[in-house]
Amino acid sequence: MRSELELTPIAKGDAADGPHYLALRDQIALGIEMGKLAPGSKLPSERQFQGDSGAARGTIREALFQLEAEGLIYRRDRSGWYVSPPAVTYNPTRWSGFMTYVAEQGRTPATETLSKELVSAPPAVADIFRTAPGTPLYNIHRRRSIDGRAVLVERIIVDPTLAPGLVDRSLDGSLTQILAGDYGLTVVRNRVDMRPCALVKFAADALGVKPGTPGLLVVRTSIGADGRVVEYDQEYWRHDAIRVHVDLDVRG
Amino acid sequence: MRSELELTPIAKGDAADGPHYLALRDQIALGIEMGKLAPGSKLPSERQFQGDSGAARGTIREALFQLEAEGLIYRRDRSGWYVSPPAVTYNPTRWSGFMTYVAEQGRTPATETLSKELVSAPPAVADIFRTAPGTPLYNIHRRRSIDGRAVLVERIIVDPTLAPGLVDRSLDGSLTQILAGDYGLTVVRNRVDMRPCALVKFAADALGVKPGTPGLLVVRTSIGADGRVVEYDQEYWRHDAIRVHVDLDVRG
DNA sequence: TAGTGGTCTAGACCACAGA
DNA sequence: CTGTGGTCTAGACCACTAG
Repeated sequence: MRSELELTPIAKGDAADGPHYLALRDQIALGIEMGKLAPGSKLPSERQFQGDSGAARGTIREALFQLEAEGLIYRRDRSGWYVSPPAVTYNPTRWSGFMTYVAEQGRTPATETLSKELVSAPPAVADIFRTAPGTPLYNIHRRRSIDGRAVLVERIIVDPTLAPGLVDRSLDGSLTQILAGDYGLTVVRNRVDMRPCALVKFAADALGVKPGTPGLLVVRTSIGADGRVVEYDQEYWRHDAIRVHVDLDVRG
Repeated sequence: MRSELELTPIAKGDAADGPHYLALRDQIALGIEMGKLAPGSKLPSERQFQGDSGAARGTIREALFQLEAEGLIYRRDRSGWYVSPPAVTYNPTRWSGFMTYVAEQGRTPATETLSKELVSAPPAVADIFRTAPGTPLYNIHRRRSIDGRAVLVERIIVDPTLAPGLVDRSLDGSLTQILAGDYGLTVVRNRVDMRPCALVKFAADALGVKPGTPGLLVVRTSIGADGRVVEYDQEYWRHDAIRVHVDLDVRG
């Protein structure tokens, strides 16, 4: 399969351009920006690049890692490198769920429940729910995709006394709507923590990426009118899939 | 210099532990968590690790990159690898500046002005300020540190008609306070955008890191009472230095 | 089964930090 | 100056994907 991407073989004395891997990066990035490579399309193989550029495979990979860190490309394990689709914008100030805001941005969201069970609260979690360690809590694992590409895996914890029988329902849609509509749980306060991270094993496996791939951890704590925690949610995002936007009035 | 970190030489048939570089990662991470390596302290050199573990230098480096991506360690160019200090928490809902919130967290902030000048607004920037391209605007570059370690470089744009003579002052402190105190510019709305990124050349150079090092881009747009943009600020953070916390009342 | 990326080795030379 | 990380080569074998 010939790629439409043209690579200039590496010159000899090219110190002016900086390291080879950055020159390579620039060529590939240019190809993406010029639209020669559409989002979602596959890049030539590493060995293909090797032949075209004359660089060693390690150097090629360094260029690809660079582009991956920038969010321009991603990989599917042992399948190949692909051009990243645009990121979606997540706005924690708006109380609309994933299914809604992804659709609003013209993309197709999907949710898949990986597991749901009743577990005993470990001390750290019990603390968040202001209950005793060992208290039974719902623990839900879900994977969410945009346009068929898995972008996040999440672990949700809900207090069963607030939403009895929750795990007997289908959770492949909007949990927000279920909690609000079926249980009358309205959220008055939303706490969100975000930090760049490396995807830990369980998240990496669920997303089909290499452990250590850069990611973004978003932790949401939703608090109801009575001050109780309605939902505690840890979301591990692919770093190239999300953009966070906060818009707020300044008080004090 | 002997390190206090003990490494187990890599066994032969150790497929059970996964790849060598992850086993190595685990050993080093353990050393950090156990407190054998304090924040800010230097790790053994790559060649030192090589001798201790028996792995090739490339494998060693892979383990180190992994830890870097996780935010546990960072490097100083051609100097060595160091244990990362804890991250500070940034709360965009509170209108307090860097100098304030860093100090509140028991750390020592510092600001350094790299450049300040009057420039012509490029189209994209003019659009944000709702003015014509070519309009003169203040362009300020600053570098900010925590406990002596550079953690972010920022580019701030301010409309000189709102803050005449701004660049004639010392900007090594809180710009927030200057704009509010000396110019009476109060902010009623704050827009914040965040996304993981790779540090581009100018930011990488200013922070003394390799281009492509993972980072977090925070873009803040502060809007005054009259609806005009008071300050437009792009902050490039080291990814291991920041944590974002948003706490808000849900409306609508 | 053929091709892909994932891991690993064992070298080499360079630019730069720091004493 | 010495030691550090930064870059690069030219191989090798493996685990897995996908046709």
